[in-house]
Amino acid sequence: MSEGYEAELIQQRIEHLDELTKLENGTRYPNDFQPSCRIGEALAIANEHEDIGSQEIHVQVAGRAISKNSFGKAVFIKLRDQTGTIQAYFRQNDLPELLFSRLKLTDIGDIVGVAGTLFRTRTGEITVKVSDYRVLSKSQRPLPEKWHGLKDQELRQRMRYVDLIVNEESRQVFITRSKIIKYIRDFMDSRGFMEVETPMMHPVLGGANARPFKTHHNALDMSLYLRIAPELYLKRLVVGGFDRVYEINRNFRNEGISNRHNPEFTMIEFYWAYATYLDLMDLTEELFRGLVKDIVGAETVTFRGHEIDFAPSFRRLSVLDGLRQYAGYEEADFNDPVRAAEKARQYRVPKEVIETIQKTHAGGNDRDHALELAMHVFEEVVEPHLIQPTFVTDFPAVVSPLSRRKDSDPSLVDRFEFYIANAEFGNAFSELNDPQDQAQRFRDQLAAKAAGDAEAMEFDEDYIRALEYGLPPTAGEGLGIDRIVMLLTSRDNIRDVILFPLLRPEG
RNA sequence: GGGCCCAUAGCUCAGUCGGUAGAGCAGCGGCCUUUUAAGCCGUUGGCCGUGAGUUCGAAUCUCACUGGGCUCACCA
Repeated sequence: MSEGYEAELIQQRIEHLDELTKLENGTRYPNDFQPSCRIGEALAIANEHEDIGSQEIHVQVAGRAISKNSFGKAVFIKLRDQTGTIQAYFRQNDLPELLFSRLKLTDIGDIVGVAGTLFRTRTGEITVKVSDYRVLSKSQRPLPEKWHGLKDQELRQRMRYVDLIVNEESRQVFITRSKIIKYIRDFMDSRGFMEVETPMMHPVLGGANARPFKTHHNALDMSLYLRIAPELYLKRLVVGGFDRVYEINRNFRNEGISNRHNPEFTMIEFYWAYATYLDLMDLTEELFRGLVKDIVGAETVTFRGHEIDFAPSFRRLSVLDGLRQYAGYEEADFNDPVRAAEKARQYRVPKEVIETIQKTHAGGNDRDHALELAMHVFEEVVEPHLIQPTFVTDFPAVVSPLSRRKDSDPSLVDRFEFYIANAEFGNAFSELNDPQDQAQRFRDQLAAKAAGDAEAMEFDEDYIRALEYGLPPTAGEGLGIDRIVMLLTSRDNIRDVILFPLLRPEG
């Protein structure tokens, strides 16, 4: 692996470890050091006292030595743990020789423990004046440069542990990610939702339109899919009486990788009985407004070059109105497959897509046919206009196999997708709870699959059986957590907000 | 998967017209007892991503491969 100069640097550090081991009577990598507090607490204690220097406040802290500044007879090192960074000051005249020997054998990157009293340096920095010191864990590999850090995108992702050590911004992103998820959990919990976990391995494909990963269970000799969505299981739970549930977990989709897509990604899905998609719009608005305020402390966020403003009521735009407004659709374009196909061609929907749809709907319902074509135009023409938070509502039923039909127009459904800066952040609808209609929609999915739609769902018999026991009127929503983290940390690449994004294997 | 771009020391980067490579940081040896990217002096460190080709001669030009970035497509 490592040859040449890097190997030499590693060898040096290993030699330091060997010498340290001798000083410690043969103990390598000791584990008996007990900090009295974490670094953040030590800093807080110091901040509570005006004149800490005269107080003789003793602390014992451990962390990674991230810098070393030697003057010969005075040495400063900076230690960092999860909660903060603190400086330690060694004064040779005040210390036994053993301690200073340990210090000389300390390399930047080592995990060390210090004991001493708190004081402030001339420039006011909180510092531990060291009275005892040990190296706890040797860093055998040299760290990247202190000033520029690790910039190489590939190395940052492959060796996230190094990225987190040397790049503070990266550390902050993941601290923020954790806060966001906690905020969302608290938000759901406070509204009476219960967190649940449903299977990640599914025998039947469903809950979304996507290509799956396939796997196999040996003992049962059974084919399984990594789930593309938890939806059908969560609704089974609503049938079972858990009428407000949510799950925050991974989904897996066997599709392309881009700056907005990782094959495994985190979603929250939640189901709320006796509510409709209109209630979900209000809830979503409340959630995002609160999140933005809590996480960035403002009402606006800069994302993908746009100033996104969460203060005003979020825009609501129906699919059909969007097409009327941005693509000049007239009523006939929503009903006549020939005119709809003409529109699709005009707005550069790929030929193969149009043909697959035509094949699926041959001899079928004209309006469904036209509306499915129209959806592709929507993506092409309307989506680029969706910068500020927008609910796109009232999707065609034909592209919404799990959504409840609109009472006013059964060819459409009570559904919305939530857009910010041209990207989809969420998908929600009033749930279809009529088992006969659901069975028909599954059959339509099978027909689409037969016609060449690789992302169509399978027929889930058990789910139909669950619906036959009675699903209360329910509304459900899924939100992409990774994208929310991107939004609130102003990152353009999803890989910057996923600790270990999928990469090709090394070498 | 398509298009464009990138790969030089442990890290961050230079490298002109094709003439076998340089800086800063880190490391090592000195000086320095409150530094803040400490400073000063000295110094180690390279199969220039891999493999072919063109050429008297390749980090540099060409092709292929590998990995990555951006972008388009598919999607959330």
